[in-house]
Order: sequence, then C-alpha cells, then structure tokens
Amino acid sequence: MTSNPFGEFRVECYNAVKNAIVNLGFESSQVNIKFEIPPPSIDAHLAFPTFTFSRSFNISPKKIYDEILKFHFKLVDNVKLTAGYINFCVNIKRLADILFNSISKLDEQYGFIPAEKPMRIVVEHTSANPIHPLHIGAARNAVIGDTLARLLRARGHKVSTHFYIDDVGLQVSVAAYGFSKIKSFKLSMKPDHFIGLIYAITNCLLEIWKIKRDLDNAESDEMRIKLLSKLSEWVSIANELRERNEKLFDLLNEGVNSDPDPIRAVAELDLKYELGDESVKSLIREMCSMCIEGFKETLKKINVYHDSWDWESDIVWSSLVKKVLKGLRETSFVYEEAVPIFDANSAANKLGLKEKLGLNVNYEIPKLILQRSDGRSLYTTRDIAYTLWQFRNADKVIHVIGVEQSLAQLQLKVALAALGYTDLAENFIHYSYELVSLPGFKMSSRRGKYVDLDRILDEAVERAKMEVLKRNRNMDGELVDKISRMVGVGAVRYALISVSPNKKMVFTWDRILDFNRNSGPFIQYAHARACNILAKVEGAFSDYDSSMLEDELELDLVLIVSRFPEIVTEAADTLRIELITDYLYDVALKFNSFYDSVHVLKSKPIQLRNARLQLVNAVRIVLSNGLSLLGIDAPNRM
RNA sequence: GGGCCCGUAGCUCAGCAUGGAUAGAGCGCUGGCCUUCGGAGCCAGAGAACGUGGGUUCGAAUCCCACCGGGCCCGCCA
Repeated sequence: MTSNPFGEFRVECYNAVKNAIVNLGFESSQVNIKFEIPPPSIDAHLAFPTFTFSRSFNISPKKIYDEILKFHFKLVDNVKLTAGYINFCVNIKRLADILFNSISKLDEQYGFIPAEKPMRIVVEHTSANPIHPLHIGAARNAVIGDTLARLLRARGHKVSTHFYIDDVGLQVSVAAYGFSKIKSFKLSMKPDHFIGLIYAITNCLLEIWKIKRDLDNAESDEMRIKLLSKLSEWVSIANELRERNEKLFDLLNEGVNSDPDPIRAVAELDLKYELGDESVKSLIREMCSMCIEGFKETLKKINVYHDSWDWESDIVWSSLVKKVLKGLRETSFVYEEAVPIFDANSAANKLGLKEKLGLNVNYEIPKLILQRSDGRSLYTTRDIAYTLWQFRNADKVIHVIGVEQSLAQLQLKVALAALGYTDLAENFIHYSYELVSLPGFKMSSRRGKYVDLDRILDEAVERAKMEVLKRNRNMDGELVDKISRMVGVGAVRYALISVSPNKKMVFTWDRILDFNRNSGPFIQYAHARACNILAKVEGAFSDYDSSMLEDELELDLVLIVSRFPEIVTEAADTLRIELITDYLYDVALKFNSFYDSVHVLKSKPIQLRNARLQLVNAVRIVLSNGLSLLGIDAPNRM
C-alpha cells in the first residue's frame, strides 16, 4: 500500500528517464530529471522536457524517446514525443485502484507523509500588543501562522506555537496608566475591547495634554498654528471616543488631568516595570492578562491555538538580555559611542552571510543600537534574547511578523551568527506578510480606529446563518448555529490565506465574506455534497471495478485526488500555504462538474456505482483533510 | 541617498523560487441549465500592449539591467 498514489506514477517515469540516460552512456547525475504537469490541452499527465538534455549532449529527443520506450512500464499507459516533450500517460484506472486502496486505509491520514527528518519547530505568530482587541491585520498574521503550524504538523514535525506578549514599552504603559485610574470601574464588555477603549481614550487625553503644554511654551505663531490644528484633530477624536462611553471617558479625563504631569507619570510606570517594581508589575500584568483572555476567546472562535504564551518582560527580567549584550560586546562587531552599537554589516561580511542570505554584497546593513543610553533595553536586543530562548528546544524558529520589521529581523539573524550560532541563524525564518489596510483610512489603534476580528467573525457567522436557514428550514437551531460558525469562520480564514502573504490587502466586507466560488464555503459545499451522496448509501461499496470508470470528469478527479500527498508535501516543505487553497479549489471545482453530469447513485452496474462511490469518498476525504490543514471545519450538511 | 516588496482582464488575484506547449481563476457583464444524489452549483461567451524600454536564450509574465508608478524600512519606537 502506498501513501502517495501519484508518486508511484512519478517514480516510474523518473526511473524510465534515468534508465534511458544511463543506457545512452551518461551518468544520471549529469541530467536534472525534472517533470512538469502538462497543460490540459495535452493528453498526458507528466512531461519530461528534453530541451536541455538534448542540447547539452547533442542527443535528439527522438533518441531519448526511443530509449525510454524500452522501459518495462506498469502504471504508464503510453509515452509520446510531442514538440520536444516526452509525455507520459498514466493508466488512470490502475491509478484509481491504488488510490482507493490507499485512501480507504489511510483515511484521515491520507496526504500527510511524515518527513524523513522530523524537526522541532517553533512558530511564533499573532503576538499583538495586549492593549487592544485583535484587528484584521493581526487576524492575517494569526491565520497564516496557525496554518503554517498545521501544515508542518501534518508533515510530522513537532511544532510549538508561541505568542510573544509585548508587554514592555510606552504604549503598554499608556494603557496601564489609564487602567490605574479606573480600576474600580466595571464594564460589561469583552475585556480586550475594554482595555482597547481605555488605551485609545488615555492616549488621546495625553496627546491633548501634551499639545496644550507645548502651546504654552510655543515660541512662534507658526508653531502655535501647527499645534492648534493638531489639537483640533485630537479633540474631534476625543469627541468620538467620548460617545463610545461617556462615563469611562470622563473618569479617565478626570484622572489624567488631576495629575500634575501625566506624561512623566507614564514614563515612570514604564521605567518601574522594566526594573520589576512589584506594584507596577501587578498592575500591568493584570491589565495585559485581561486583554489576553479576550484574545484567547477570539482566537478560539477562529480555531487558532497557542502552545506557549511568552511575556517579553520575563525576558527582560531574566539575565537573557544581559547575556546577549555581553556576548555581542565580546565580538569585534560592537563598538561603543554613547550606546553600544552592533555593526551588523561587518558581521555579515566577516561571516559570509550575505551570499548565504541572498543579499546584495554591496548592500550595507544598517547598524543596530543595542541599548538605550540610560541602560534600558531595546526591542530588537530583547528579541535576540527571546529567539535564543525559543531555540533551546527547537531546530527551527519561524517568526510570523509584518514586513515592516524586515530589517530588525535581519539584524536579529546576523546577531545570532555573530554570537557564534551560525546554525541557528540558518534555521531562523522571518515569515513576513504585508499589512491589511482599510479603504479610505489608515487603521490606528492609537486613535481607536480599527476593524476588530470579533466584529468580522460575528458578521461572517450572521451572514452564514442566513444562508444556512435559507436552505434548511427545519433544521434544529443549535445545529444551524454550529454550521453557521463553521461556514463563517471558513470564509474568513480562506479569504486571509488565499492571497500571497507578500501582497498588500485592502479590507472590504465583500472580500472577507465571500461565499461564492473560490471561497471557503465553496470548498465546504463540495464536501457536504460528497457527504450527502455517501449518506444515502446503504452498506459498504467494496465490490467495485475501477476499470469501468470512463467519464473524463471522473478520470480527472482520480488524477487530482491522487496528487494530494505531493501537494501537501511541497506546500509544507516550501512553506507555501497558498498551494493548499489553490489545490482544494481545483478539487471542488472538478467535483462539482462531475456531480452535475454524472449521477452516482443511479449508475449501473453496481460495480460502476461502487467505483464512483469510492471516488466520491476519496474526494470527501481529501477535502476534509485539506480543510483541516487550513483550520477550517468541514460540515456534512450546510 | 540606499535597501526590500508590489505592478498580469473593468475590479480582486493565481502563475514568477526551478524559463517551456494556446497566460489561469473569482467578482462584475452576456446567454443557457431545476421530471435526476442539495442551484453556496453547472455549461457557454465577451474581456489581457503580463507597468515601460533594453538584454540573455531555440524559447521570457518568469532571469539580468535601466526607468516609471505605489508601498514599507534605514542608530537609542515596537
């Protein structure tokens, strides 16, 4: 029994070509034996382009072809030479036998071929600041990261997903400052939304306070005019925020303005937290924990889970950051001005990293400041320490982080090598993605302007529910809700990963809530249809005859379904999750065509009907397994 | 000033890593398909100077160079 049906065919073609090359008097290592999937217009299933081989060794394609024909084939039906391609046709009926046998035994495991060398892999993702709800940008991060983790697990790797809680820094201190003013205030609201509102209001009040202070000290009219325009902008934001909750706003306003210098108070909080002051620690941890509870609730709705929640402050308070600093200072790549500076460029040059990383050798990597002049730590230095910590139980570490951090992540990588961990540097991956923007305006959590994921999910599920009800008038309410959640979440997750990560994305409801073709629900629908057919069958359908499959649509399906394992393998090994969405869409499309033109249950004789049922079952398994890789549930009905 | 990313049909995107056969989809648009397993569907059609100009190659959307347009980043934010 094979776990890779199409692979059997591929191996046979490979051996045939290799054999031919050897028989022609060459070493097989002299030729790059690479196959292509021919376009649909060509009646073949794998093609070997002879151009390179034939040109560099001056052997005609015909000669290669004749040699290949001598091979004793089992799965290959015929071989043709067309326009310089050697085209192999598989015997689909035999392939179908192999497929049905394999898939019925492997079932939920079909498609997931364990890697030869399983690795321990850390995937860090989401990692949003714990001071506001997860917004659509964080959702893209979360879904990409979670899907990567699922894919890698499917390949047998031991994956651990991490959330890096960014609780150090001024933004958190601003939120905590506000939080300290209203601790007695109770609000029946999801905790991350509550903190997000506190943060936005507090930040706004502080901005206004700062502008007013600057106005008092302004030296020119020009400056005053500039400040006044800024002031009016923030005042209008203040009005909007006050409308969201007057009582909270007024309370915070009172708190901030009773302070002689709220800006200084925030800075003090910030400093004290980094030094580990107990009362500040409990304040900030309490606030962040509330926010994180909200995150977990949201992430659970969208099938995203983290194995480890790592506090950035823990890294600061431990000796790890100091160790990194000390270690880097001991290299020849750090020099001191007012602050220690890491010369990433000369490190990369000295260690020959640029070639390895595919960077232009003339590109000068900017220097990295490792520590503030007052002795406090900086983000990237902390991240170096954190990454080393992630590596203590991992062979590979993947950071899913926005593209705007590319430079910092590169400096981090170079720093790992500079510290002597060249192997870790090579196994460190910044998986970057482009940001999601809103049409018309920029998202800004500082201004309280963002589309939060909870709202998106609510909307998606609500809309899915309308669709489900339309089709299932008598369905039990609880079941309706359950299916609506699956479908709504499926639409959102699919939308977020069906576009390459390096493409910018403009958020629109239409795009995220797409239920038509090339959407999550479309795949789910094909799956439900397959289930629906199978549910109507009584007893087993093991008495089948694959050789009776004749319709082109069903032969196409056999082919594509048999390719699932190699698609998953490639997607996992190259970290390209889009391959899975593309593939599943193709399967669903082909299945729908088949469904429309071939009536499975009425097929006669019974051996043909059963062969078709085998095929439907195979499609069902592939769609279900594929969707599970994407973190999308596959309902039987919808 | 330097580095990176994006530019493919009216709109949104695949394809580019590893060059190969007639550049694929979705939305929208036109016209068909419910006596058949569920129409979130199926079939057919119109719609593309692959940003521009060079180059490499038997062959370029794909590789190289220059340019144009948009975005991100570049010493004490995260």
